[in-house]
Amino acid sequence: MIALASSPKKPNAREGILNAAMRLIRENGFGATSVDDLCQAAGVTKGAFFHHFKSKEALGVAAAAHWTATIAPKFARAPYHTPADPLDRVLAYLDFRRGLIRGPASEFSCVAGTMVQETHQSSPAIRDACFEAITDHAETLEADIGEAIAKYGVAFETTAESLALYSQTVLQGAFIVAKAKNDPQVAVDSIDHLRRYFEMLFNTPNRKETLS
Amino acid sequence: MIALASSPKKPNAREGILNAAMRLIRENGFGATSVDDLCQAAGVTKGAFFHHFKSKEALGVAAAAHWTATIAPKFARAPYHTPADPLDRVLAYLDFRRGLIRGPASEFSCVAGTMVQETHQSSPAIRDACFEAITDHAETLEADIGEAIAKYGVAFETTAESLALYSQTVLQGAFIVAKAKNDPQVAVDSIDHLRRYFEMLFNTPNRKETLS
DNA sequence: TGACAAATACCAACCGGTTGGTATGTTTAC
DNA sequence: GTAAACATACCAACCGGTTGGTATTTGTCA
Repeated sequence: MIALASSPKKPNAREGILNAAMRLIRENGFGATSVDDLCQAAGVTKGAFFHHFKSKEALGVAAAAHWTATIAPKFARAPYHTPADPLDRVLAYLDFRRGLIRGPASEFSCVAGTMVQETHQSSPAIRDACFEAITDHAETLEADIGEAIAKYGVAFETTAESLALYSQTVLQGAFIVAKAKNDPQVAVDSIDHLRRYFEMLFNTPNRKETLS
Repeated sequence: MIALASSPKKPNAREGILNAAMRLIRENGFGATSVDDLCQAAGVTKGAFFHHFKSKEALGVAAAAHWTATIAPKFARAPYHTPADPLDRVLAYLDFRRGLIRGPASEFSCVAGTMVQETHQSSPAIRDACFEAITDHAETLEADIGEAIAKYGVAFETTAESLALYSQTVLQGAFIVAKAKNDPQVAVDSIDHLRRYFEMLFNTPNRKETLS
């Protein structure tokens, strides 16, 4: 039998550890997630863990990459790409993010943002991996924002790159405040403010605003 | 001799531990800061630590309150309160925050925002203390924002409370992204975006915009 | 004012449990 | 057969927290 190219359904230890890491890091943070915790959650032993990751730090780096690999297809397949107008696509992205804010913060917050706060001093490797995860996702927004700037113009001097990263900044802050208040609604409010910023930023005399 | 009322210059162990906590938590996070680390930085022994704080969690709660007590007077004395116009005071606050963004992230980021991300699940007490620290500071903005709304009106349905908390949301997100990129400039950029949002939000036909 | 007891502040040594990590196997797949 | 994928057993260092004890301050009353 011909081997399936990158067979997707082999529940090996490495995948299991990475999936456990994404969950546990979002729930408890990187430092509070021990190697033993990860092994127990993944149903493997420590020997397996250190066979696949040379250190806990290496697991952190891999977890950031795995986070990107996990969410990127979900956003690529999401329906917010369908509008013909680029500004509509940007606003639809924000509406899509808004719709994801439900339940406990550990289910809608960002692994990279959570992890980088604890490790930005102690581990440059994890820090860089987290920044790449954040910027990789921001870059998926840049084209639409750039087209919107080209089409409508913008009231101030800025760039698509800056606006894309700013949208992630607001989301990261929204996750923190939602955790602090223990209430996802404040994150929704923040996304609404960000949406209004985008609406006002572009010179759209012939468009009618869609949010109060 | 008459005793001085609440003599301010007695370098007791408790103050020393709290000051060390503010520094170390911002540098390394709450979980990565051990009680031994705190004791060494404060020059006291563990016995002294657990005499003043019944647990490490209690220290975390006290650190959040100490953080508020430390920065509140600095903001109260800051010069951004002087403009006669309320919107000018709000924008001056953002300029003031912008000016604080210098050097390593551990010197301009927020103890409460850093701490709450690690502890929001494991310690409701610390989580609530951090949320109070954030909202206490946000409330110092509410009056000015409210006056600006009353004076100029606002293009959308929102409240001074929501806008004040949103400003803190953006700041918290800016700190995270600055840590991830290891570059304070992205935090400055985010504050600029937030400033433009405030400028555009208010109907100020007789004002000339002051940024770009 | 001074004696004195009580409370407070602080210390060195120690405790059981957990940490990330390793050394040495055994099983599985090609 | 052999190399990768796991498991078992173990370690030194460190974790938050406790112990029994000593200095220092403070309140009280003669």
